[in-house]
Amino acid sequence: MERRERADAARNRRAILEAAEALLREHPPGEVSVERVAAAAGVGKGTVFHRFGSRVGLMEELMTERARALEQAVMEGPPPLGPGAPAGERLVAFLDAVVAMAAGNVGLMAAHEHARLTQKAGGGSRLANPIYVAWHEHISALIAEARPDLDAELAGHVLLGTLHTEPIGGLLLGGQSARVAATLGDLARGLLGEGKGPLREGGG
Amino acid sequence: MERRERADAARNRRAILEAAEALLREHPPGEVSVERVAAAAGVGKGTVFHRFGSRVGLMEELMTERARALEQAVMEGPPPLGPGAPAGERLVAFLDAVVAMAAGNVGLMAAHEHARLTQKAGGGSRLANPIYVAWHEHISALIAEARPDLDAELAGHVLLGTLHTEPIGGLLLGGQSARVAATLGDLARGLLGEGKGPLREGGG
DNA sequence: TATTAACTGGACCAACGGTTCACTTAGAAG
DNA sequence: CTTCTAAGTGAACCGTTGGTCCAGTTAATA
Repeated sequence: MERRERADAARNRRAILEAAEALLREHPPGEVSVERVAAAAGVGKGTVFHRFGSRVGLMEELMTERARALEQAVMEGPPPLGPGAPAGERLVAFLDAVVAMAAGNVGLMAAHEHARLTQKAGGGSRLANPIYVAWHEHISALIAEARPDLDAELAGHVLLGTLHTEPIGGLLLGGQSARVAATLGDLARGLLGEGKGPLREGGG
Repeated sequence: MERRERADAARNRRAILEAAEALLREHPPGEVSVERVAAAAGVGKGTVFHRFGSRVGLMEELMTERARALEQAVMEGPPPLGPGAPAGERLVAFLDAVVAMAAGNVGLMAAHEHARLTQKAGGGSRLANPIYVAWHEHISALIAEARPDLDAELAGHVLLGTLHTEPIGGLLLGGQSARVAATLGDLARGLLGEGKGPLREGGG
């Protein structure tokens, strides 16, 4: 019989995840150490590392949880986010959605970045984060479909990487996510060469 | 009589700066501790902190040194980088120049980011880095001049912030800086609405 | 109830950024 | 050249961190 996760282990995992989420909502990433998360969850530090491997692993688990809904909507949901709409429209819709998600998880994203940079083994690239890779592939494919002559891979990194950037993160935290989405949309539309270039009045 | 910097202090400062530069060229930022820099420079750790205040201060001094030449060219040099050319052309020229500079200092930029995120006081925003601010103001002003209807401040953050992004940094390290400059140019031209949108064949 | 492997958590470790302070030294003054 | 002193120096030290270890605990099966 295949071994399932033990009940106490599952309970502790949820407690850790929720404690980390709560702490990240109220403190800057640098002040949320693994030990504090463990204490807030009522478990020992060793337990956290046993379940998640490392600080990065913990953050990635948290991000994966959040990302799952969007991924579903993109892959099987209704247009324009899901399949069926023209590539340009899907791209803009996806950027809107991903900005909204990022706005709700600025602290988490910053903490993930923080964790990546402070971990002992220096090999952890962002390209090792499956969520980033999946979303980048999605964006790149849409750009390539709309404009095969462009460097879609690179443009995808620019559009998506922006959200991991600190000045933008600050704006998202400050409730300016509409501005971010609008500008990203302008950039995307301009890149794809739709109409006469991005015009706020015409774009809606 | 005003006290100048003592000769031994000046010598040590140069030694520290050069040691840091050399280490950063050959090791990932996470492996270049202040202590290692001090050892490589042949001084004690305390000296480094005395001269530069913190890890961030050291990195910023290094960046300022590199940035000075470009700043000069932008403010007083010949067009299209310097004053005189249309805003759109100046923007593209500046992006080219800043990509070239970033390509030669990927390690340093990563180290600066690393330092910011790991420092004790959590308040260090990138907006406290005078170089970033100066360049962002330059970019924003050019965008605003060419297209007053756009969110120039935000677009400036997107274009400039991209260079601090890890996937792009990897590309720059791998000698792909021409690709980065080309795509950034496409994005900028598309945003400003020049011609019918970015076309690799037409753009040169 | 007995077995066992997964789970647990606190002591432990090395490394880091940063601070301290007794000592050294450059260099102006006499 | 000697004196004076403030700037400069660096090694020992500190608190905290991410991560490891391992002896003891416990859920789940037979």
